[in-house]
Amino acid sequence: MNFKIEVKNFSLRQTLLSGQCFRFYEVSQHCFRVFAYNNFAEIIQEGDVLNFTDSSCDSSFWVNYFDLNGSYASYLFGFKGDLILEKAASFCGNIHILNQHPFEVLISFLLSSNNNISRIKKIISVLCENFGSRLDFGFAFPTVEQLKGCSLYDFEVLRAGFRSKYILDAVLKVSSGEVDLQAIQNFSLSKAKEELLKIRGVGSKIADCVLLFAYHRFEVFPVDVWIKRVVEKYYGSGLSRQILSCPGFAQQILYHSMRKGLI
DNA sequence: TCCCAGGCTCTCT
DNA sequence: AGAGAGCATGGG
Repeated sequence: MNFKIEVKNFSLRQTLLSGQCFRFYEVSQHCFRVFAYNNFAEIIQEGDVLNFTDSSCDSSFWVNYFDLNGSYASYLFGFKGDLILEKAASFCGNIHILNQHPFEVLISFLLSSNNNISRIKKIISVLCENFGSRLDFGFAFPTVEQLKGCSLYDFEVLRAGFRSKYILDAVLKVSSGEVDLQAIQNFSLSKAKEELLKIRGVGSKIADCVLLFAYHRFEVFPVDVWIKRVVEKYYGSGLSRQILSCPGFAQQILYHSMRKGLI
């Protein structure tokens, strides 16, 4: 399926490279092959137009996935007055917060623990190739049913180290219903976080990432080593009111800017 | 080679 | 409750 979508305040490149998703391949500066759970598309951004080719689904999926109807202009407006945030926004303010599948985000960020992004991507691609369904242009992210019944031995192919046992526990608790990923959608923030923390290997930071990148909870502010550096360097006396106006989005542009050495 | 990575769990105060 | 070691593995 081929189609175009008009966008504003959106950069495909910055969004994909900002560390919230791991299953994309850079064909060129403005062309990416993107997998999102069980969907695929090759996407080229030309100015304010996204050109989709070979999409496995219609445009509404991608409008939601890339949050193309989000209120990013107003989020950015709320950042005015915080010079660090303004600098980050001038560099990568066209990042959007994705709406990813909760199970994919949960497993992906379990694998992110004390790990680097290129290696996270590698492990996830092996996970999909070994346990996911074959698609026309690659592999889907494995469903919880497809991973149910796997043993630690089965996961050795991932080379995920100590994280394999966390994946196993997540699969067990999600498949049994002990952790209800569907229900979390309607939970209060604290209850949702409490639910995710039931899984071994999920701490405060990973729970926040799942809440932000799968459930669109912009109130959370995931703190990893990079954000820790940002806070130590610029916000020792506390987060600014501008950050607190939209913590999740602020965190993402601060994270990306810090990693790129721009702030 | 050596340090580090989108952290967390466990243990010891 | 707060600090610190240990964790599997490989990227740079």
